[in-house]
Amino acid sequence: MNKLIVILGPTASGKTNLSIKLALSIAEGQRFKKLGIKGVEIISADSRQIYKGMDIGSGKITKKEMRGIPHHLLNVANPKRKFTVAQYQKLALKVIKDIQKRNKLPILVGGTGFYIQSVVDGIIIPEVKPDWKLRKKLEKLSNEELFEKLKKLDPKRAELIDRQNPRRLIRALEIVLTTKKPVPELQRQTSQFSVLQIGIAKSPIELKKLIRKRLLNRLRNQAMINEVKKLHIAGLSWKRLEEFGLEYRFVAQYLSRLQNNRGSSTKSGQNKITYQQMIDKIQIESEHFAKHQMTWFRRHPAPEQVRCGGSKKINWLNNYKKITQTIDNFILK
RNA sequence: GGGCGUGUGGCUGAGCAGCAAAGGCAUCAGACUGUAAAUCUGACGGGUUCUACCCUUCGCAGGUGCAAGUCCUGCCGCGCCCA
Repeated sequence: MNKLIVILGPTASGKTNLSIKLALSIAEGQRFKKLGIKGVEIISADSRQIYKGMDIGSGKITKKEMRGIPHHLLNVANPKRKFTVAQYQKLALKVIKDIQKRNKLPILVGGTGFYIQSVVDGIIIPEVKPDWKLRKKLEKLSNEELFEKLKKLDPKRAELIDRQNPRRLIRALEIVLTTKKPVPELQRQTSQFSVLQIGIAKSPIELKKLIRKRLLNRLRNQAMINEVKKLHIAGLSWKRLEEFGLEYRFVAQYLSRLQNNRGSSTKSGQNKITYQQMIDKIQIESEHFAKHQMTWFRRHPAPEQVRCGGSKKINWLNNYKKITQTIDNFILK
């Protein structure tokens, strides 16, 4: 059996809840047992839940909420270090295959489109590890300089690249400079799995409300604040915390302000905000994030993937019954 | 009542007499080959024959100028100070 179910959707759409509900119902379903499915395991596809210590802000499921369903790829990375898609892809593929080998059904749950794509589409990521020294050097160059450099070394890649995005330019150069070869054309490994993708459909208005509710909940009893404080004390700089975005970014901005105010001289250059500004920022940025996620999902899988694979398109559904029916059809087929 | 100041697009905020009017925010759309909650882009007064043209805008009403958001007068709203 090489079936894989994917549950995806924008932030606050209720992926975690749904996944547990589904997992329990599948695990207990007699019909599935007859097919030899011995259970369900969940793999997270979330670029923040992957890190240890980032729980509340990332909306990580608790042990209790798991209801005995095994979960993978939570807390496997140290937030001090940068974790990347390529690492995720390797881990995820391994775990999924392992689950399948044990005759269990893997459910991939998350909102990080790129991570999901890396396993569903099986994109082949160039085997060039980030070279932070090189990157630091390249970061000093302007976009134009980076682009000219790339154009000279790999005109083909230069043609398609976003010439205003330093991160893309630097990575392309990194590949070219370390392999001495042009950036390989994007390839996908053809279907390793039989995939069913389910997207949780929510209107923007619903989503806004859900985000609001969730945010207030996270802030209750200082929970969110304490988590970020703890991370900072554990050695994560404010700058590093800002990189994580949303809750982590704005709570860090808020906290660093408090810290600076205590000292007589205020350090300049840091973003500093009040508690209310923090709340507003997290809210609005989360809404942006949800939209951003939807833009990604809208074009994944790419049309040519749908054409040849057929099964990879995302089924956008909004009620539980339809979802279970779709899953039944997929599994029993 | 007197003095000073202020009124700009959904908000904020620039604006030299030649601007459909900087920037920021919000909004909308999009990119995405090892940071993806990251990083980056475009549109954003209205209309069309849309690399160009037309129309309507800068509290309101007049005035001066070839030309006014930009100068002058009056009115209205807001702010601070004196009373």
